[in-house]
Amino acid sequence: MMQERNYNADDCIDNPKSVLSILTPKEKEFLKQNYTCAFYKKGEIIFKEGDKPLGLMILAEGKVKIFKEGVGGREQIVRMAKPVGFIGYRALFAEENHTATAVAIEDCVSCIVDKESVFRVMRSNADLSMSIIQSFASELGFSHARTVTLTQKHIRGRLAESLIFLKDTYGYEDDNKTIKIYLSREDVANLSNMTTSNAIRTLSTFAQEGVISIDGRKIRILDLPKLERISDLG
Amino acid sequence: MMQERNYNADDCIDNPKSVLSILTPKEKEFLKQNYTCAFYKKGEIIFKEGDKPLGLMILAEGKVKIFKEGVGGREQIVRMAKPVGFIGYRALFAEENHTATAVAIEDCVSCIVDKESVFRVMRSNADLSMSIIQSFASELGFSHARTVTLTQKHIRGRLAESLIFLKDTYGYEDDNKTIKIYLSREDVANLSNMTTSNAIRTLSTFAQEGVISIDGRKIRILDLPKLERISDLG
DNA sequence: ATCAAATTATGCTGTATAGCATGCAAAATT
DNA sequence: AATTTTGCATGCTATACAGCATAATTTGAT
Repeated sequence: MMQERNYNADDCIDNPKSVLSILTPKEKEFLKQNYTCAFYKKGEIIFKEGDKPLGLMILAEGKVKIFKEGVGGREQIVRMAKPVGFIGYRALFAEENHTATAVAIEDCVSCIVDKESVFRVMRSNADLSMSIIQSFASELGFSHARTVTLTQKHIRGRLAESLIFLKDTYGYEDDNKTIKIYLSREDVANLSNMTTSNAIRTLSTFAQEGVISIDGRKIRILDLPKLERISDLG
Repeated sequence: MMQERNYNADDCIDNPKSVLSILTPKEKEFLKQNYTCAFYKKGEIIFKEGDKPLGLMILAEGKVKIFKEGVGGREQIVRMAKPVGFIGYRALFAEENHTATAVAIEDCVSCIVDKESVFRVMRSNADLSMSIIQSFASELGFSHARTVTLTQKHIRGRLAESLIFLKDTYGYEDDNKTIKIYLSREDVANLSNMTTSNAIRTLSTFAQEGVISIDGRKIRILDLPKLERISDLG
């Protein structure tokens, strides 16, 4: 566990970007009485395949990858979380143990609201349930789309799509070009269903073609339309 | 549209297997006042990618495949529906147009409850919302698992898994061996992320090995443990 | 009953990509 | 500062699978 870094934990409930922002002040107050905070260093495991979900985790700070282990321990990243989003909620609401593992990509702060409190507020506020249903429905659509592209697109298309996905999820740095997340080549590969070698190779090719530029883990998108064309082409 | 075949449409709301069975008699009555029925012949399109969802469709009779079109029009089946289950509900609850196409595998009966009525009952009955959330959460877990196996397993493993999936979804005929759904080799291929040729070839191999027997579209599982081993092996 | 179209079956060829090996650079640990 | 570890880069080889062609069989339409 890392040191507290002046994080105001109540923010993850009040934050207007959160699904919880639709709650009444009273309901928010109730949740604030029933959460704890946890800190995770870069690389730390937040939860593991097989673990029992303890409550609703809200990622307050940092970035998290959620992946499944496949054939021969090969990782497939199924989701990338950002603040202020839920993590581990799928297993919680399915009343299952976790079927994926969450690892901090950066130092993270996470708030955990215990299960009973969440369920109580959901029963009192239909809007929250409706929002959660909508989130799940969108996420499921995304997952279906991902299944198709990961199975059908060629390496270039898959990588291009992943880069666009990362850009859409985390946005750009101030230069409006650098994707605001720094992944190892291995993680890029595990996101895109390819070997690390091929991720490295294909990133280099993209750089040679002037579509992106690479500086270590810093990836800058130089020609987004072309990247989109590569993704669409498949 | 096909002829009515003496189907008692109210059954799809009263059916104890349905998520709707948890509703109060009053709520059920309300839904029964607000649905219409539709009949589809084998091969007919129920809804198409891009269509706007009109309401909550309950598949009352028949079997339905839901698929997405990928690179070069190649189909990927993302779901197989059976009675009494919802169809097209993902798009409805995501407030999106359909992102997949549904086609009747057999002659089908479907009840459509209009959107407003569904949403009203959901707001009045938190248990229904909770059930729907749980369904979505399970389905999302299934989709993630599927993504991994479709990308990572080899052809034999993917086909074995698909056959087990079909058996788990539709069950056996009275002989306790024949999978209770009759798909074309093309559909089997589109479910398992492979070409039709390879589906045919691999089914033949399984038959030669005595794991299954094939008689046209009738597939009988002769050695389930072995089939599971092939699936787990990858 | 006849013909056309779709489905099933099988074989051959090409290629995308995995899998490995090797070298180098950067970072972390001592 | 020295050494170990980790990550990046690139080339070579093997192979799983797609893609196509052809033929046989079944299904559906007229």
